[in-house]
Amino acid sequence: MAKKIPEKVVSRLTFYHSIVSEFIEKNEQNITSSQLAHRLNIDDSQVRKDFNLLNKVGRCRVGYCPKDLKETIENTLGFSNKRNAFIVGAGHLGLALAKYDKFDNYGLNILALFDTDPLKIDMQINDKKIFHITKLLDLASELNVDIAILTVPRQPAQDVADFLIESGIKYIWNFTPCVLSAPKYIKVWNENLMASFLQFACKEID
Amino acid sequence: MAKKIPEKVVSRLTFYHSIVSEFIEKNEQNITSSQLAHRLNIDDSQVRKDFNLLNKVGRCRVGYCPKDLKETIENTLGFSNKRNAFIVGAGHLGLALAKYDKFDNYGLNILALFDTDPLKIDMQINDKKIFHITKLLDLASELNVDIAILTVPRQPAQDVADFLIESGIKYIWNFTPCVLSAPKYIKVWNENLMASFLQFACKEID
DNA sequence: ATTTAATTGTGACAATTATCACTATTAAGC
DNA sequence: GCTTAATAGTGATAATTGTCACAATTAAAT
Repeated sequence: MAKKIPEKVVSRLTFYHSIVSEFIEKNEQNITSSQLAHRLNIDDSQVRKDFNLLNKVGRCRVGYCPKDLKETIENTLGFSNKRNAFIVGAGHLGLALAKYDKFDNYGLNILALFDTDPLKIDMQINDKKIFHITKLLDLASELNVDIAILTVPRQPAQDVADFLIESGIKYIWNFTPCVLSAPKYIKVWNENLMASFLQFACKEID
Repeated sequence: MAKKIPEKVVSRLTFYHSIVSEFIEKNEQNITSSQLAHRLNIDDSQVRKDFNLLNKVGRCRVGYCPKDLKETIENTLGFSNKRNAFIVGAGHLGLALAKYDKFDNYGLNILALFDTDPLKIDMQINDKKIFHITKLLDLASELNVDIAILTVPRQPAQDVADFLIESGIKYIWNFTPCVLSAPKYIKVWNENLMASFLQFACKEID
């Protein structure tokens, strides 16, 4: 990637992407920084600064070209770098994520799910099969997968994580409410719904 | 709240809370800033700065008292300010969130779920009943609920959001992949899984 | 053609957040 | 008791992020 895109900008880019896609569907020819800013409740100059980072130029009194913007955002965020991943834990959350169509669009390819519940094994979700977790090691090396999305319950979380690491998984996107212990060379990303809510609550709810 | 806690600190506090709870379960009498820092892959001085914000003092060569810390974090994050909420959309994601036990602990009380699918109506999830969405308006005013967790599919998302707003909902925690349009006085919090992943991907995955 | 008003682009600044380096404290070992 | 080493506390500084104000541009109106 040419320029490093700051974390917050990455987050906003995905929002811009959604909104811009809407505009394209509605066949709009232009979109202005203040339209975007208004939808996201942010400052319009920030939108323009963000686009500057992408070397996008708009036209005064007109705005930006949605198609062009969309493409640039996709390239910047690397939607084209396909990455393969497994979902580990086929409970409601795992299934929800397996059905989440945005992952594909954004370059994250869910290849299969894993669970231990015999009733779930061999089920299909969105063309993705659920395997018994004992199959994970072989499939990971066969399919060259090193990203796991961990959606098991709290209790087995650490044990399953340890197993994933033994199986060659290098990146864990952790949806469990545990802070996993892992060696330094394993990258863990904690999805933290409570933190997210509390930030919302602190900021907005009196 | 006495002092304003910065957003990032709120996020870390929830992680500290998890880890500290573990320590308490293991009956540890002390926890050091570097133990916490190590688990979260951050700088230990940051942990200490965070605790300073809470007016917590540790003991040199010993660390902090887990029980004391836990209590302080809970008070700071306002776990005791109970807030009532509805989940709107009883798909996998809605059900996953309904079962997510941490919400209760952190002061977010899910009172009921809503859907339109006749097969789901009247089912119970974790003592929470699923109602037809037409019941929402009455129940919201009856139970004094103004927070909705929106977990419907992409397509109906905006329409459902409009309906929620008409029904008196003031805060929407939006799990759909849409950027909702809403009047300024409605607070929308977009949960953005893709942004979260992309931040992870940009930072950690080469 | 001229004027007007909307919009971008951007420098200056402000606020927030993280890191570093160092001091002070004190439990533990001798 | 004295020394050592681990740990907290903290000021200085750096990096990141957001806001504001305003000049430059230009489409649209006249």
